[in-house]
Amino acid sequence: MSRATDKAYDAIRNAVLQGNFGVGLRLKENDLATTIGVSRTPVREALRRLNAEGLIEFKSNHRATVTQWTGENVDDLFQLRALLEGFATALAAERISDAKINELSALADKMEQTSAGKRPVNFDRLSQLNSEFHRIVMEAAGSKRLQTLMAGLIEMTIILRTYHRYSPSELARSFGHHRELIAAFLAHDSEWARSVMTSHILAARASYVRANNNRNSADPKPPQRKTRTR
Amino acid sequence: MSRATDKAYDAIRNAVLQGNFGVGLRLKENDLATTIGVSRTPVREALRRLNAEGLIEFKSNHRATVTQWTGENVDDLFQLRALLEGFATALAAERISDAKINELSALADKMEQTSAGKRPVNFDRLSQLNSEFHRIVMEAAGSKRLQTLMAGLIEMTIILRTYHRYSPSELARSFGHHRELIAAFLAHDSEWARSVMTSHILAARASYVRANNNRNSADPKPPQRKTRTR
DNA sequence: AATGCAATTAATGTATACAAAATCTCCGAT
DNA sequence: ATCGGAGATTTTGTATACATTAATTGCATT
Repeated sequence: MSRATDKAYDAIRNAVLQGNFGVGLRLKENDLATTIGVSRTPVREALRRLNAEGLIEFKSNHRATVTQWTGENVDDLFQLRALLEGFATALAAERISDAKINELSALADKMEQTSAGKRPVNFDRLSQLNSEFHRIVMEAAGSKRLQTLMAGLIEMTIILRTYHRYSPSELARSFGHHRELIAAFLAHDSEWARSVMTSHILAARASYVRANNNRNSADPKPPQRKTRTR
Repeated sequence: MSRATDKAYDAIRNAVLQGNFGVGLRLKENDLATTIGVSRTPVREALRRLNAEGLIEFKSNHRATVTQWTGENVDDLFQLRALLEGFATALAAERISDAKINELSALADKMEQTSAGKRPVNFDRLSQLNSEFHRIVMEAAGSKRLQTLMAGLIEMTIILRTYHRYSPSELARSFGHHRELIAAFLAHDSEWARSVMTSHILAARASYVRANNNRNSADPKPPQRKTRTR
């Protein structure tokens, strides 16, 4: 796409993913424009794009804010991601090339090396490599539409920093999933691949719930799966 | 949202859904702007929004065109829709209110009355009622994110005019699905509901495939209208 | 002090002017 | 006649000015 719009998009997106804006904080077009060094027009386009991806929301007063991931929504969204990414992975298993499988394998190597015996573990790097892993899988599915649908859902887990909360055993399990997925790809077994990916995401969801409960242990609010009363 | 942008969005979206632009045709911002009666700015925003929903695509040369639904893609997308809408329907079964179930029931009545013994069947009206039915179900799922993800996929089937190709027996089956879905909602049985919805979409896919094969064998070129908005 | 309301300020929405890029045209070389 | 390419033209990208709407301030009233 165009230069200024991309610049604005990248800048805002990175800032959001790194948590540089407090949730609920108002993102003013003028401030963003001057900070990034472009005019308001490309900033506006970038905000709309990010809104479409779900990273940014517009309140009724037309103000843009970083999306707030509330407990109940997060649960729905993890399920949704498991479903969609499972489907995409099944497609990928049929279509992926050997070269791409090798790339995945190399990424799995790097991730294991990154965490092997290191203390503290470099979670930022791990999270980055993990994103790359998932990106390649999505790409292999060969559906542009599916990719755009997934984009926002994957980014959600980055914002929530789920990877940063993995215990050593959870990390090991995650690495195991990567290896098993590569095996399923090598066999071009779509149901196997789908199943592994679904496990991978649902395990991440469980980790998120656990880590979140611990953090909120002082808070008397239990995780609720609620139905609505309207 | 804002007045001019909404006006542009509605105008372009309706024109696309009614097939007033030939597929692959270039949508020029200036023409659209003068036709609709606003400036280019809101037209641009509308185009980006429609692009995010999948109705419009930008080619590498930055030109906007109506999305072309090619055979293989359509197949993926029907599967995707079956998956997503099935999931949404399962959520809806847990959360839907009695009032909404009554609305669905009323819609099912209207659809059956619309087609009962009439010749020719008013497919436009049917398709519209059917869209409303699905919209209510999606709303009942209570996930705004899920709704926006689905929007484009549902609109795809409108563009493809799948409903217009239903045979009498296929129509009857479709009505049966609606009734069964309402029963599943009354029982708040999410798996039943999901299953019915999945059947409903996959049946639509099969109809599309069948109708498409027939059409291609008889008439190699689909009828294309070229009109303009307003 | 708290409240309501008008005036002010600030933010977003829209139009328009200009810049950059893509497309088209037309002419000359082969 | 075909091809290539230098301008001309059209179209999109960006900046900016102006319009509209939301938020804030500060004063008057109670």
